[in-house]
Amino acid sequence: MDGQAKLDAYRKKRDPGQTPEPFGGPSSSPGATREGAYVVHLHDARRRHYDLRLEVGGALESFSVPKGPTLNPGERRLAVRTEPHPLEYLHFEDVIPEGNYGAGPMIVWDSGSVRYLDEPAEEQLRKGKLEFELSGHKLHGRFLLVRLKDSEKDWLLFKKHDAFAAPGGDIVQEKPRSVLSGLDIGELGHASDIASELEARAAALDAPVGSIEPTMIPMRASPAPKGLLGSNYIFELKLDGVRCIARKNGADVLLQSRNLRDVSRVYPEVARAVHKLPAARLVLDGEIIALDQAGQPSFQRLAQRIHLAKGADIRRAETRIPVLFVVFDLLAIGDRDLRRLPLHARKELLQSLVRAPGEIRTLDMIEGDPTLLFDFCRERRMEGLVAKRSDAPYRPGPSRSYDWIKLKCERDDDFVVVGYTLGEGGRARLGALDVAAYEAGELRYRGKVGSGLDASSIEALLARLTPLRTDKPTARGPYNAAPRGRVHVRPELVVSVRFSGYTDDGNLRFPVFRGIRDDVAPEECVASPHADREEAEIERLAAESTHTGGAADEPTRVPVANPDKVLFPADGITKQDIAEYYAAVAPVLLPHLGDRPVMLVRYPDGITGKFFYQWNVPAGLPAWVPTLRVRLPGREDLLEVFHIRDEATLLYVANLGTIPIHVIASRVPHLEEADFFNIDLDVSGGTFANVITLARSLEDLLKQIGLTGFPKTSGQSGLHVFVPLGPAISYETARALADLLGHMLVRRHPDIATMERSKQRRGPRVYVDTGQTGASRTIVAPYALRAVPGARVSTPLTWDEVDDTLDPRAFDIRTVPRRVARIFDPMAALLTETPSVLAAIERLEKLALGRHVA
DNA sequence: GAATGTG
DNA sequence: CACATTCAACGCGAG
DNA sequence: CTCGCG
Repeated sequence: MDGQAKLDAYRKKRDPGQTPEPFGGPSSSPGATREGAYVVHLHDARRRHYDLRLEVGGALESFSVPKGPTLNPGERRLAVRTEPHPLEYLHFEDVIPEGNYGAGPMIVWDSGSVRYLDEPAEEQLRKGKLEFELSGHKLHGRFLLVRLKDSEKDWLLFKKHDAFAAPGGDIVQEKPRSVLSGLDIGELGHASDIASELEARAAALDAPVGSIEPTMIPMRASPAPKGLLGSNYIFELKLDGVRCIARKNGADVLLQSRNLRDVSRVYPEVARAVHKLPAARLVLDGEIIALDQAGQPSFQRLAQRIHLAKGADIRRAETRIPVLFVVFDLLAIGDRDLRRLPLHARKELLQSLVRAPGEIRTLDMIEGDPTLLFDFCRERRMEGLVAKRSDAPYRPGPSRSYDWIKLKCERDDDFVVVGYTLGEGGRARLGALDVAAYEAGELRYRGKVGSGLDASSIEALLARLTPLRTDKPTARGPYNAAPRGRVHVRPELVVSVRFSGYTDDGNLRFPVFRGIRDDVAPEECVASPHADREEAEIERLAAESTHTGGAADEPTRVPVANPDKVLFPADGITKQDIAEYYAAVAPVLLPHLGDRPVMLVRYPDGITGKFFYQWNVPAGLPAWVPTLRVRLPGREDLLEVFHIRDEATLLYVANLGTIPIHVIASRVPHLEEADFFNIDLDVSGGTFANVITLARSLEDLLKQIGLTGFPKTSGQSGLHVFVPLGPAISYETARALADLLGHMLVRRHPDIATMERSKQRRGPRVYVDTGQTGASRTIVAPYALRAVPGARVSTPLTWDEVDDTLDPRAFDIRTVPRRVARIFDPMAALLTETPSVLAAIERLEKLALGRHVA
C-alpha cells in the first residue's frame, strides 16, 4: 500500500471545500519505519475521545482512544484503529464546522517523537502488536498496542513499566490543555474572547495604542555590577539557546533573531504554535531552546538546527531535534504596545496568554531570594541567571541600565602555573598564564589565563616564574596555541582563578586571574570539570533534596524536642521559650539572615554546659531544610551551612539548642565582599557611660563622611555599630576603613578609648574593637539571643536611644518581642543602604589630615 | 542535640 | 546495647 | 613555640 492509497479512506470522508483539515499530498517512505512523529488529539465530536496518531510510512496511523492514554501500567484502554491521516494532521488544531465528518473542536493534546521498538512499525502492525516509546510534552516512555483476537480494528493500549509509569493520577485530567495553543478544548472556539479580555486588561493599565516596528532591537541585559541588587528584582534562568522575537499579525507570523534576521522558516513548529495563540496580533520575546537527553537546554543540540536552510532538512530535524519557545516577555497584544508597562504587569498578561506549557512555554521566575535558583543553575552547569527589575519598562536595544542584569554562575579555584605565553606590547614578556590542575595524580592542562593581569601582577609573576623555567611542558596537553611563544615552568606556583565553567575540551571558560596563592600547595589543586569528590557529593545531596524536598513538604509546625529543658538555669528559661522568642522576632531577624552563611552556637545542655560552634549542617538533615553550599574566602573546603530564610528553619535550629546565631558581613554570591563593617565598643575596663559617649562621637564621625551607623546592644555589656557599605567593597577596604575610624575615635577621646589589644594596657578605657571585620569572620546577628544570665538580646537601637538613660540589660528574651511588635526594626535599612564608600574614604582622609596638621 | 561510629 | 565522638577559627602580640 | 584575646 503506497502513501496515496493509504489516505483514500481519509479523503473519501471529507470535503476540502468545507473543512479546515489538511489534504496533504502523498508522502511515500515505504517499508521500515523505526521512528517518527506522533500526536494525540483531543476531539470533542459526537463523543469526546482522544486520537493517538503515529507516523508510519509517511502517514499517521490513527487509533481512537475513548478514555485517552494513561500512565498507569495497571490500566488498559480500548483503542480503535481508524483510517490513516496525512502527516500534516500532526499540527492540526481547529474547530471542524457543523455538518462535516467529525464536527467539533480538536486540540493537540500532546505531540512529540515516537520510536518503534524491536521491529519496524509496519511489521509490528501486521502482527497485531506494536511496541513504541514516546517522547513528548506529556507522554513519555514505553507503550504497547495489542490487537484483540477476532478483530481488525479493536486494540488495547497499555503503558509499560518504566521510569515514566505513574500508577496514581490521571494525566488527561491533570493536563487537559493543548500543547500548541495552551487552550482547553472548550476555549478553542472562543479564542477571540480571551484576546479581547487581555486587550481590555492592557487598556486598563494605560498601555498606549501603537505598533512595534520589526526593526526593534531586543532588550539586552547588562553584565552584573559588583555588589548587591535592590530587592525589587525577579530572577530567571539564563537559557542556552537563541533569542527570538515572535510577531503575529493575523495569519502572518514572523520570528526574528537577536539581530533581526528572519528565522520563521528555521523553526516552523514555533511559528505554528505562535500562530495558534489566542490573539490576532501580538509580539513575544523569548528564547528558542533544544533539550538534551537529560532535559536540559543544550546549545550544542540547538546548533544542529540553527544553520539548516533546506525545507526537507528542517522537516526531518523537527522530530529529531525538537525545539521549544520559552517566552519571558509580552511586548504587544492587539493594538496595545505594552513596553511602557512594568515587567510584572507584562508577565501577568503573558501568563494569561500562554495558558499551559507546550511548544510555547513561559520562563519560570522567582521573586525574592535567588540563592536556590543560583545553586540549581550551578549544579546543572547552566550559564547563569538574569535579574530583572519588576517595575522596569522594556527598553529596546543595548543595555542602558541595570533593569536587566546577567548573573553568571562563576567559580573560584586554585590552579598550578605550568608556563606562560608571550603577548604583544606591554604583554610581550607575559601574555597569559598556562594553568593546570591535578587529576588522577597527573597535571592536566586547563587553559590560558590572561584577563585580570595588570602591570604589577605581571612583574610579581615573572619574578616568581623566571627561576622555575624549564624546557619541557610539565602538564598533559594539548596546550592552547601560543603564536608569540611560550615558556614552560616547573609546577610550583599556585594562582587563584575566577572562571565561569569549563569548555567541552576541559579548559577554563572566561578565566580571570585573581592572585597568587602562597598558602596552597600545588598538589592541592585538583579542580576539574568533573568536580572534586566533596563537591560532587554535596551536589548529589542537594539534587536529592530538591527532588524530594521543597516548600510543599515544609512543616507548618516544627516540633521542639524536650520543650521543658531549662537552658538558662538562673532564669528558668526553657527551650520552648527560646523557640517562641525566635518565632516572635522572625519578621525582623530573617531579613538579616537571608543570603548570609550563618554559624550556630549551640548549648545542648544550657548556658552553663558545654557548647560548640557549628558551620556545617549535621548529616541526615530533613530535606525541607534549605542550605547554602559556600566556599568562604581564604578556605578551600566547601561548607554546607543552614540557609535560614523562613521561620520553620529558624525553629529547626532553635530546636538544636542554638542560642546565638552569628553571621558574616557578606551575602551570597559575593562572599569576598563586605556589605557592612562593625565597630565594637567593648566596655572592658571603662564605663558604659563612656561607651555611649564614644558611640555618639562615632555617629558624628560617620555622618561627616557620609556614612550611616546602625547601633545595637551586643547583648553583653557593649555596643556594636554596623556601617553599611556600597557594592563591591573588599574586606581589606572595609577593615582599613574600620581601623581608620577607630583610630580617629581614639584620638578624639584618648582618655576613655583605646584600641590596645592587651587587657592590662587598656586600663580603665573602652576597647574600640575593629578586628571583627574580615572575610569569614562572624558577628552576633541582630536579635540573636546571647548565652548569658538574663537571656539578653543583641538589640538594634535608634540613635535617639543611645544616651545616658540606655540600659542594655533592658533588652532580653521577654522584652524584645514586645519592642519588635511596637517599633519593628531600627536596623532594617542596613540591608538596603548603599553609600558611596569612595567618597567617604576621600572625606575621611581629608578629615584625618586636617586633624593631623592641627 | 542528633547522627554516626565503636566496643 | 551503651558509650564516645563530632560539631570554628585566624591573626597577632606577649611571654 | 604556645598562650591569650576577641
